[in-house]
This record gives sequence, structure tokens and C-alpha cells, in this order.
Amino acid sequence: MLVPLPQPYDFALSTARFHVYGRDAANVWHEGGLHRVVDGREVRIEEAVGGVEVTPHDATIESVVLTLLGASFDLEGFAAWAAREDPVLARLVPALAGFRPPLQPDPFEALVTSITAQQVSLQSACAIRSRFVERLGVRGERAHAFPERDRVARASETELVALGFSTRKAEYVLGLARSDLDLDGLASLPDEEVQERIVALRGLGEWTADWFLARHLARPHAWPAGDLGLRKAVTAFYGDVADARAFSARFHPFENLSAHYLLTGLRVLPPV
DNA sequence: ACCCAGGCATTGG
DNA sequence: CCAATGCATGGG
Repeated sequence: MLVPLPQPYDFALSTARFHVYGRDAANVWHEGGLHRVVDGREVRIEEAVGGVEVTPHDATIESVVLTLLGASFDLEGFAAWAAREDPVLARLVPALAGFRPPLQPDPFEALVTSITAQQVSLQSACAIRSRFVERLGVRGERAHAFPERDRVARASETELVALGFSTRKAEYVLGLARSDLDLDGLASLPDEEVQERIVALRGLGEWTADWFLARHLARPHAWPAGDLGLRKAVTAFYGDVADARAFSARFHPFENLSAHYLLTGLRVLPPV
């Protein structure tokens, strides 16, 4: 069934992050479509006129797919703002027309994914995370469900280390899974309180909290200032910047979309 | 055999 | 408050 998305929508560009860093057992690319377990069922998402074709389909799946594909982002407002306010994005936004940053629909998945990506290359992170997903996630036809929090809570440190986690990261993941933090409840809190609660957990720092706000909660003002990739993109497009966090003021009120467009812009459209 | 890659906690000044 | 250090894998 067709799930409509605001047009234009560039499916290939928007979903590239699910396969350019290596095999990802939770987001499997197969014959031009993305396979992922949603609400316990494996779903195939593929390009279609006016949106994406989703099979199987029901109301819950549609809602998760819309979240996954970032349907809520105000791209029109962003494009109009960029054309007026920022010469770099005025070039990037039309050149990347139809790019809609995908989101992480589940908070536990978002945080564990960030832990795996701390400090190491995205390729290393993807390889390790994929083994984790295959080991602890319920298998679908082609994709595995991302492991459930309570299943991870029952795993052992040794088990995670055997998958390639450092001892520290194994502790962080288990600590998160076993913590009493209400992850779904974070969605109802303002940015600063979400930050505080995430950073209070061992192994989850400012960078992880920023990406949680950006990629899970889709908060417009999220700006992962500490991110190495984003810092490289900012330098490439704007030159050296003294304070990466303060520089985000320039992108207000579209900090999150700006960060995503700068990162994707650096990947596919090097600066002039 | 190195070195770097989308951090973080710990330790010492 | 800031600097130095260890972490463990994948790719160059």
C-alpha cells in the first residue's frame, strides 16, 4: 500500500545511510527496498510515485514508517529559510532536493546505536552493531528486529565483548538496558531535560544526547556540536570555526535540518 | 606495524 | 575548570 510523503522525496538519497557504512542486520537493503522489523513484523519499504510502497501495511506500520522516514520535518519552511538566510544551504538544499533525514523510531535503539558509534568509525560501529542485532534480535525473513531492552538487560558483559564491544561499552549498554529511566517518557520533556536525564547515565554524554534529540525526537534545534563528521562538514563549507556550539545560532530555527544537510552535502556534494 | 575513526569516564593538575 | 590517557574494532 502507498504511504504518501511530502513531495519531492528522494528515497535513495534519504535512505543511503542504511547501507553505505556496511551491512546492517536491522535495516537490510534488498533489491532496491529497505527491510526492517516494525512492531514484530518484517516490512519492506520501496520507492513509489508520491511516497513509498509498504508491505505489509496497517495503521501502526504506517505510523512507524512515517516516523522512520522523517515525514514530520518541515522541508518547505527550511528551504525558504535557507534561500533567504544562508548562502551555503541556499546551494545545498536545492541540490539535495527531496532529502529527508531518516529517524530512529525507537529510543532504546537510538541510544544503543549511539554507544556503538562512540569514538570509532561508522563502519566499525555498523559491523559490531550488526553482530549484536543478529545475536540478540528476533529474526525476520531478511532483517532482524533490533534487540528489545529487556532481552539486552538479561545479556552478559562477556557476551557483548565477544561481539566486539569494548568492556566499557558493554557496561554502558547493559547499564542503560537495566536502568529505571523511562525512555518513552523522554518524548514529553523539553530538550534540556532530555539532555540532563540522558547524560545522567554512565556512558551517555552530550554527543549521545544531542543525536537522540536530533535523530529520535526530531527536535528542530538539536545540534550535535561535538560530532566529528559535523565539525568536518562545517569546516569544509564555512572554514574554521572557533566555537562549534555557538555557530549553531546561525542556523536557528533549523539547526537539526541544517546539520543533516551539511553532513549529507559533504558526502555527496563537496564544497565549491 | 602503525594511524585514524560521527566519545566517554577517569585521573591528575 | 582543562589536559592526558585507555578503550577495541575495521580499514587504509
